[in-house]
Amino acid sequence: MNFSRIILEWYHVNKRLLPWRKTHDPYLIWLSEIMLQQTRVAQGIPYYLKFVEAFPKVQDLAGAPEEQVLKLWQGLGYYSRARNLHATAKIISEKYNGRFPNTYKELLKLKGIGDYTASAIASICFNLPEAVVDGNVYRVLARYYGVDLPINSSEGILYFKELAKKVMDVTNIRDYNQGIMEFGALQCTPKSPECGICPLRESCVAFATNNIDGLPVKIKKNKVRNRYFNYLVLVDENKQTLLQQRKGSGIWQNLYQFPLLETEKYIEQAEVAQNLGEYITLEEPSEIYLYNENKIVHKLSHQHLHTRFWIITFDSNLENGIQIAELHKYPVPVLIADFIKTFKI
DNA sequence: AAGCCGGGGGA
DNA sequence: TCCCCAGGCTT
Repeated sequence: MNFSRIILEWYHVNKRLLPWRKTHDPYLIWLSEIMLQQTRVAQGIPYYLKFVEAFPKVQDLAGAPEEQVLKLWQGLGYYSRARNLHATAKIISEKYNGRFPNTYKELLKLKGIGDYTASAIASICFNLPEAVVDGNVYRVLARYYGVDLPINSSEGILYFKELAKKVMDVTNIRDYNQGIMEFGALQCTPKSPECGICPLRESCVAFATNNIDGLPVKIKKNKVRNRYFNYLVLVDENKQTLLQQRKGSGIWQNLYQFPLLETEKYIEQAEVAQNLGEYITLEEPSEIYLYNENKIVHKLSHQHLHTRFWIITFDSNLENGIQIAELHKYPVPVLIADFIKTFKI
């Protein structure tokens, strides 16, 4: 039996019953695929269920304010996915009459849909012979065929896409594509794959050459940048505070946070007091103190955020303030959400 | 071609 | 700790 046939048979026995596997509706498949980009299935499931409930149809998503979409997305990361999701929902709703395009080429034009997602929607929803190449597929193909080209090099990306096309089974492309990914997720895992019970073991190059741990090859870079965040948590006499929306480029676009004083290194209370003028035109605060005794280092994949929350109280009324009790309604990064959870005046 | 963009979980 | 996750966009 050849590679793709074995994948298909394995899938029919081992497939998980996931919420998006009950349908071929392009809207629901698209929603799940965007959420699962660089995200584990287990992490995505509750978000998928929340979105389907809040937005049963693409028009519901299109009609929602971005702030609601970001709030529901809160905690899932890579927030450009949520912004692009919303933008694409509007395009589908307004320019495509609520229907998703049914070709790889047309799908690829939509915001947030790249090669993988266009192939996934085309194959799963429309049964088109398009090969998906995600992290699982890279791993399975690299091991089984003994390919040592770096999966994140230009040459490697092209090579694996061609290989994936060559070996795919077009007689049942939607199951084959999901099958090879499921196989990578459950059987041919990054660490300690279950080669002992693997149906592909006999002809797997990596297994034969004892190179399971050496494949796939990946060029690593990932330099971490250290940043120092001082959040100014203003508190007025009416239990109001100030939030600002992050604009421009960089992390957490369009999410909310407290007024931020970013510095080159840790600063102390005196320096916080000096810089308050940029944020407040009121009189002197009555009190400034560091809220978190323990160090908070919020770790993103590419940045370490050394964070201090400074509580700054006033005996007056803040203009444009919001009730501290209402903070939970705004879309915020996990770093801010964790603070809000513990914050009691 | 390389860098940027989150957060969480497994070993 | 390090690595990876149903990747895509920007420069």
